[in-house]
Amino acid sequence: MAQGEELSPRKQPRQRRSKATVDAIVVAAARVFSQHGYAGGSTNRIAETAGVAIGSLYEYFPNKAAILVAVAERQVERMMADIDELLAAAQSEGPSLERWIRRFVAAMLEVHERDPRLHHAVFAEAPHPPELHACVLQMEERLAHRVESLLRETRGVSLPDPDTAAHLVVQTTEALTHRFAHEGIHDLPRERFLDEVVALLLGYLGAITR
Amino acid sequence: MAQGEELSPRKQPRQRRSKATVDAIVVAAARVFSQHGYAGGSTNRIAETAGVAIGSLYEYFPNKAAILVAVAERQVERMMADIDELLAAAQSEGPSLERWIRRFVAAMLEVHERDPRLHHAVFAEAPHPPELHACVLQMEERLAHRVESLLRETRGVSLPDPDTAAHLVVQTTEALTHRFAHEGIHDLPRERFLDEVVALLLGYLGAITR
Amino acid sequence: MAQGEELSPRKQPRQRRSKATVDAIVVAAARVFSQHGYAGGSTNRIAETAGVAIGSLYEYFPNKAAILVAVAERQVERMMADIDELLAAAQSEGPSLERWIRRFVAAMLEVHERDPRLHHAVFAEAPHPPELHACVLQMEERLAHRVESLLRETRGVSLPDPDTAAHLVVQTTEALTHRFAHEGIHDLPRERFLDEVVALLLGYLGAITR
Amino acid sequence: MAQGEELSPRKQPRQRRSKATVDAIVVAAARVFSQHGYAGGSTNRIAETAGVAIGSLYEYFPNKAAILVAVAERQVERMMADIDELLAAAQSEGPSLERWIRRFVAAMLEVHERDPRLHHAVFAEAPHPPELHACVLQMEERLAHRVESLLRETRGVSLPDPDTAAHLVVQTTEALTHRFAHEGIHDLPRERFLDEVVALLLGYLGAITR
DNA sequence: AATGAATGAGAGTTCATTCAT
DNA sequence: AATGAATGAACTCTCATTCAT
Repeated sequence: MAQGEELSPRKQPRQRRSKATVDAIVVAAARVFSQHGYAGGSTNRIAETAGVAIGSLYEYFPNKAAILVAVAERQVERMMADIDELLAAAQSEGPSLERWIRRFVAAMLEVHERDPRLHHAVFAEAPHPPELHACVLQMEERLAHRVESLLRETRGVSLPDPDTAAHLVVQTTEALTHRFAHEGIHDLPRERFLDEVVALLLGYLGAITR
Repeated sequence: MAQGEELSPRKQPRQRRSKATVDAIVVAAARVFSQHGYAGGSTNRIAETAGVAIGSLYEYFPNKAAILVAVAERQVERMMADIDELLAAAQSEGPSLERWIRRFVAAMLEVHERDPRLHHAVFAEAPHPPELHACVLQMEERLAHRVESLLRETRGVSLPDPDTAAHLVVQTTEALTHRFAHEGIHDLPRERFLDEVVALLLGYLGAITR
Repeated sequence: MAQGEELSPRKQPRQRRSKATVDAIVVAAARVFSQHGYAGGSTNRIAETAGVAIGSLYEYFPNKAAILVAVAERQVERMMADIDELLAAAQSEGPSLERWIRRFVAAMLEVHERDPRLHHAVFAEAPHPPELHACVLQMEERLAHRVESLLRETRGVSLPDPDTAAHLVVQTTEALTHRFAHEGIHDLPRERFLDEVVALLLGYLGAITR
Repeated sequence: MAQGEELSPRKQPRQRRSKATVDAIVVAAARVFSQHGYAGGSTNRIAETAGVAIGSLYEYFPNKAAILVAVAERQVERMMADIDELLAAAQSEGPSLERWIRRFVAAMLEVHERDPRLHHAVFAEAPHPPELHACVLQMEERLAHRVESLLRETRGVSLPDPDTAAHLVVQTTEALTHRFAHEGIHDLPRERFLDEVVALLLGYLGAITR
């Protein structure tokens, strides 16, 4: 809970070998946090899983929180890449708000289905130092930007406050897909869930269209 | 993190004094978790805050997780009571879906505004033993029930799957109000936020109405 | 090297049992520091030597430095007690500066001979947090006071600045006896050493007497 | 604390570059020990300060203690050179015991004022392996020699045991000037301090003169 | 001759839990 | 019924040292 800790990585790995070490640590940390949670994932276990001495871990990361940040950043990067890819595919299918929204929700769901436990450990369980908080907010911002620009492009949709609408869309989708991926909603089948969320979002956007 | 732990309180406090002690512990735990988080809230600190010896604490609770469960249950009970009260007030104003939904969202927001840090510590940060998980699900169920019965009563609204709709309404409201209470959404004023969530839910319910 | 650490004992031992524990820890720490130095004396080893669990040690001392301070204080207390006792004996022999000075030097030497290694570990090797520094200065002050009051009482000795003279006497005696106790001076016999230091101090006091 | 460690530099640096590297390391170590103490001055930090890879450091020194010894030797060499220089200047002023003693004390004080923290780290805080101990004793011996030969030359001073007297003079001067340089004695001004120490030593030498 | 990535024993410290009183 | 001293496994992190490159 100390405040002024340094969370940025300790040294840039110059050689190829050390680059691999850092990667191994971050990957291992993701696995360990996913399995044991953040509190239960000890740095020794991370090092062991990475096949690396505990000293090496601390060569590159000043403390456990810094590892968390690195994992979160990697996580965010992967999520954004996946989302962007899925959205790009949607783009080519022509402009339909519904199709697009469905794609978006499906992408978010897929991303969450990849490793909901890790997502929980990193974004819900762990303490959020400013670096991590910024990282989370930034992801939301980036997602909201994509949604907003799409809403602007879509004919027939003209919102009084697209920024706010985009944020609500993102947050709602985030929360619902996370929950669904994590433990489902009753016995609702995946497809029905998607339908429902799409309906919810379309209803919202329709309702607030001038 | 052990599995087969006992989480139910150790002995029924029959005497009045014992009851008071248990209460003091649970209240203290809520305060401590709120201030320091679950991981950072040590049982010794809880006992101290409760003005009770650590040994006495373990007379009534077999372990830390059991305290967490008790706190969560109390939290849920209070939330439900608050919600019910607020909804009862709404009932008397006559049947209007919009008015009712607005009441519901406002109630959820108020509940979250009471102590977002505690809510986070208990429902997001802490590990969720089955008892706690059940407790959380049960609350959602109870909320969904209220929403569902209302939807059924409302004329002009006829849903193909009211159960699912109710759950989505509850989860969405939960997620959005929690987030808003915890750190806001940009600079969106509280009233505007409420309007927006109401629009979202109404849009959804209108859209899926046959 | 952290600055604002708390060094005062964590809790006053109320029960007899815990009083004994604290004592055992301090005694053990003295032994361990004497044998291994401050840096080489680990808290685990201290606990083990004290026949106490490491956790118990940290019940009463917030960190290693606090143990050091406790050891130093005990050390100072014992030194002062010994010195005072020896000086009291001298008092009864009648007033002779030489006899008195010899007593003083002998007392200091004896005190240092008790455990020179511990003295070194505590007062030379270990880092000196303000608490410890104050403790050391205070001892010097107390010694200087005794010397000064004696000098004032002695007829035929009239110093322009008794305070400074007393401090120099104390510091010189301290340094020389410590060194002698620690490793001797060539093959100088103990008696000859005492003669020499007494001559030195008497020479000084005679020289600066108006 | 291991016993049979090798402390002599690992290889004689024949080439000029190597010589420069060794020097850089020793200089850096002095800086680091002065700033952080011996325990707090890590070999990695020394290497970094010296602008040298940690591996290179261990090419020239078998372990940290060997670096300490090298620093101490350099320190001693510089101290002796300074003292000799200052004493040589005194020589030309003609033979006066008081003048000479004053010069000596002033020289010791200056030497200690140069870097009291380094002096403390090397000669008080750090563990003293035999090599270092010898180095320290040798310096004292050399200083005592100078003092002794001077005492022999001075007419009017005829001591029964000049060797012992010289050692006491050196040790006393060492201890008092070190202490004064390190933290002063009350508010005693530098000049008054010098007067006092000179009086002390002259008193001693006068008193024991046959 | 030089590098710096890697090592791992061991340091100080915490805290959920037990049990003698 | 209540106490609080005692426990010790487990934690995060350091740093002197090695060795493949």
